[in-house]
Amino acid sequence: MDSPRGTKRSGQRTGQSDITRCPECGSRSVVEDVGRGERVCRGCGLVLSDHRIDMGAEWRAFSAEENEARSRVGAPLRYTVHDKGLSTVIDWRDKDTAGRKLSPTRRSEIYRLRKWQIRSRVHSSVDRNLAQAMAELERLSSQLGIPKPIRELAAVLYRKSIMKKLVRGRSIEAMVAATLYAACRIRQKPRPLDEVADASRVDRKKLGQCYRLLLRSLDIKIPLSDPIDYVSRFACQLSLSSPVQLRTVEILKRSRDLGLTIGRDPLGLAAAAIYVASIMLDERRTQREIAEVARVTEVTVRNRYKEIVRRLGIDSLDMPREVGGM
DNA sequence: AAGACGAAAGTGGTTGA
DNA sequence: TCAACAACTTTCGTCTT
Repeated sequence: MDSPRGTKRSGQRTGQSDITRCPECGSRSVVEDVGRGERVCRGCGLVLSDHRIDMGAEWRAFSAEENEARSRVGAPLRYTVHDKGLSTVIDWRDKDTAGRKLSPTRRSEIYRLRKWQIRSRVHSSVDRNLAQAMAELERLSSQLGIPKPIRELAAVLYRKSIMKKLVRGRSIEAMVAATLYAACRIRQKPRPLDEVADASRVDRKKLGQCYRLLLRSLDIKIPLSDPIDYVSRFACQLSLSSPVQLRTVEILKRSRDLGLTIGRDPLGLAAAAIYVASIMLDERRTQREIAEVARVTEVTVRNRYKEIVRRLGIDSLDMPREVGGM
């Protein structure tokens, strides 16, 4: 406060740190004086701000290893670990940090501590639930090949639903599957409900119920699932080339513009569009094959693709004849 | 024989009274 | 809670390649 430096200190102790031009003399020579914790204009000597906090470490390191060794922080917070990876663990060895044996009194003390620590950590009902749920989440998402960020999101959702007491009376597995399904949809990487249901030991119906509950109670806004989001996965499973994918997306966009997509199962739409594109680009797959990966029936593929062909006016080439009637 | 087609009946979910 | 409804599924016989 009583600092003598920067005689021209004036009212502008601006909080914004992104000023590079000096408001006094207009020169661009504002510099950061880390040693003093000040920002000073080299041109006129005005102190723009002082008593700045140095956010860096207080130690110095001269090599990468040293940097590693001195760092006191660990891995980032992980929501998929039930205690976020933060809880302290009391070692099971009866030695102190120097490796000496503990005195008998100390030993029994540690024993007691350990016991209570374990009880409080894993055995409170919420934590026990979480521990189990996170294990299930890990199992399920690795089986489905769900990437980390989405798992973390699912874990966050699960925590929220525990807070809201949604899990009570429902199976942990069902709730976990529902959060995972929701997380995938939020991140625009939807998986078919059936696929998630198959991978977990929850039937489709239960899963759907939990999912809807989740939406209502946590009031999450989930973008309507877009058939386009499925295209790359399906195309990949059918080993179709990228031109086919592009054409499929194009078809879906045009269908959407024509209002063909409202109220229709996105899976069926994606399947039908892929079918059409695969024929157009001469990489034909059977309705059966496509229906299988999209988890709809051939009939649905057929109905959708008929509509698409009719409405988009794709009656060209080797498309089977189509009748004008309705 | 496999794939495509379409009719008819059945199913699960949504909506509105 | 129930009926009506739209979309989808199942099933099956026929046609096409």
